[in-house]
This record gives sequence, C-alpha cells and structure tokens, in this order.
Amino acid sequence: MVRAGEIVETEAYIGPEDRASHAYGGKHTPRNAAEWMVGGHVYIYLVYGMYFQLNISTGKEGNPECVLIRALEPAHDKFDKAELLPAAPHKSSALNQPANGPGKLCRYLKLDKSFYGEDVTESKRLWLEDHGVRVPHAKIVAGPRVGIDYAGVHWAAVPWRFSIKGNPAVSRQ
DNA sequence: TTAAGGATCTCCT
DNA sequence: GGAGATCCTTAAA
Repeated sequence: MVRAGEIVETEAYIGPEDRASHAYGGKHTPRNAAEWMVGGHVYIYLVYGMYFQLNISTGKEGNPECVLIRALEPAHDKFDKAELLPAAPHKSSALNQPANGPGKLCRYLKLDKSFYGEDVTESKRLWLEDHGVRVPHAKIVAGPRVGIDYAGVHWAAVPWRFSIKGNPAVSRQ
C-alpha cells in the first residue's frame, strides 16, 4: 500500500538562532540529531505523548535547519478510506481530511520512529516526488508558525509558515 | 475548553 | 539516576 499526497503546508526552522527550533542555541541532543544531518534526512519525533511530527532536514551537515511538513492533500486514488479509522469512521473528519495536520499526516502515512534519520533521497519507503506542479506565488500564504508561543514574541511572529491559499487540506487558513 | 498521553529535557541529589 | 515540567496536537464537548 502506497500512501501519497501533495505537500500543502510547511514551516521552516533554522537551528541555532531560532528559539522555536529544537536546536536553538546550538543544542545537540540524541532527540534532535537528525536535524543536524545533511539535507534530505527525516527528523521525526513525538509530541504531546501521542503524535508524531515529520521534518526533513534542509541544511548542510552541522547546520540544524529543517522543514516541518504540516499538511498533505491526499492522493485519493491511492488510499483505502476504510483503513484509516476503523473505530468510528463515519464520525470523524479524518475521512475527508486525513492529513490536515502534522499529527494526522504521520498517522496517514503510517510514520513512526522507525523512520528517524531516513534518507528520502535513498529510501524505498518514504520519498518525495516532483510532479512538475508549480504553485503561483500569489497562492502561497506566509504566516506565523503554529504552537510556538513559548518562543517569545519575536520568533513566534516570524512568518515562516507557508501554505497554499484556500486549499482544504491546510490545517489552518 | 479540556484531557489524553509518553518521551525528553532540566535541574537536582 | 530521578523527579517534575514541558511539549511544533487532536477530537470531543
């Protein structure tokens, strides 16, 4: 079973300077080690005890830069809806938008810690494809990142969250 | 608005 | 090594 979709929402995190980043101040821990890898490596981690978040490193080795993938517009022909939420499918919005948030996105793609440090340029189970879609700049919205109020007024306000305007799969318009 | 839930980090001993 | 706070969310009410 292949799960696929178009990335419609991302956030940028730039290592040492960015107080919202796990690598703020040059912090290097076992948890965020993947953030320090060369671009193309998966940095996945657990938040709130139950949800994973998918990041992909973008910097050079030793530069903790990464992009958080926040939302995906599913490729409808490639997934089986019944498989998503066996418990209460008819009630859940997950049916219509199974990947409109970082936690749901990982559930949709069946990602977990086993993907930690995966190289998306080499991996056979997780990779990116360029379908030649070029989103017009006018349709790209930049805004403040989500859930990082703890980072202080400055870093919480930086417009480093990018999403596609009006796309229903975006977690927040 | 709130609880769920567990790993991780930060101090402290 | 151990306790306590915190956390880039979600779904239900």
